[in-house]
Amino acid sequence: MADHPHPHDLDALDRARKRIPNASQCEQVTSVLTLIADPTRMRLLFALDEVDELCVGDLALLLGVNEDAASYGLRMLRTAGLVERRKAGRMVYYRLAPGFPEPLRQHCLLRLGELGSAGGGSQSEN
Amino acid sequence: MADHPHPHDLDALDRARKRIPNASQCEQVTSVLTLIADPTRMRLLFALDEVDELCVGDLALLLGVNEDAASYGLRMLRTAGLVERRKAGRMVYYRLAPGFPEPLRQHCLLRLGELGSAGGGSQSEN
DNA sequence: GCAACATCCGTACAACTGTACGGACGACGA
DNA sequence: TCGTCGTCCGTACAGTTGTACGGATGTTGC
Repeated sequence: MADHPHPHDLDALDRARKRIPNASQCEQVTSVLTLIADPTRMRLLFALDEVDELCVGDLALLLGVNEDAASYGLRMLRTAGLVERRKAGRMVYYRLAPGFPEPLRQHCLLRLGELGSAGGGSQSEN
Repeated sequence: MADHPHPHDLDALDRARKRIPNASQCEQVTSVLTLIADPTRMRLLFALDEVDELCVGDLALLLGVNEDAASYGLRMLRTAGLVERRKAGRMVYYRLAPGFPEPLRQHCLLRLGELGSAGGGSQSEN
């Protein structure tokens, strides 16, 4: 494949060049999206969005995954600052971090709403 | 690791169980997020958000990637219905699809805005 | 102290994803 | 019609990511 010999629409190119973010800036944004773009982690977040605090074992039971998967998902989310944890004895309770990105939550809820109206699986098959 | 012997907070668990989406529903949402959660594809979308139409070669030049990467990214986005293409002779012009999820766009712009004010790399290093 | 428990961590493995390369197609110009 | 161009596609490879397992930590109750 050739290596872009010369621009075809120099005007548009220059307009875009001044506005688009560079790769490193984008990586900071995509790193958050990557974390949410996983069914297990997304469902963890939805669960914590409904009831504000749950322990790891209960989250695993709720999602139908083993505790390894739940713990791993929560650790990822915690590292990124999307959830917080509170230790109480041998239990660890997780909750959404206060600064959770709202537009992202909006998007997910909206999409799920669209799915509900246009077929695609019942609500209770966990 | 043990296999969640019994729930610890049955109340909270039942409340969440009625609300959280199942895995297949989440996969439909995460499939879109997965696509956007890649620096190249995200920058393609940002570029098309600025100037409403660009060809593959110019997009590659703009992003500083080869045309394979640009073409591959655009194909993924097109398959998911996030961008559209218009063929004009041997050129192919891409643009954002009309139904592009707005909250997602909002989130990305917002995050980049936050980065801009809190250090993290200049705007013009493409 | 000892055993059971809830959670976390390190490592190894399997699955997925992006990239590079070669070749294909249709379009343009000589 | 021939060569070049812009883009697309199939395959193979390398890097990344989630999962499973064993073991570690700290807690509770006997």
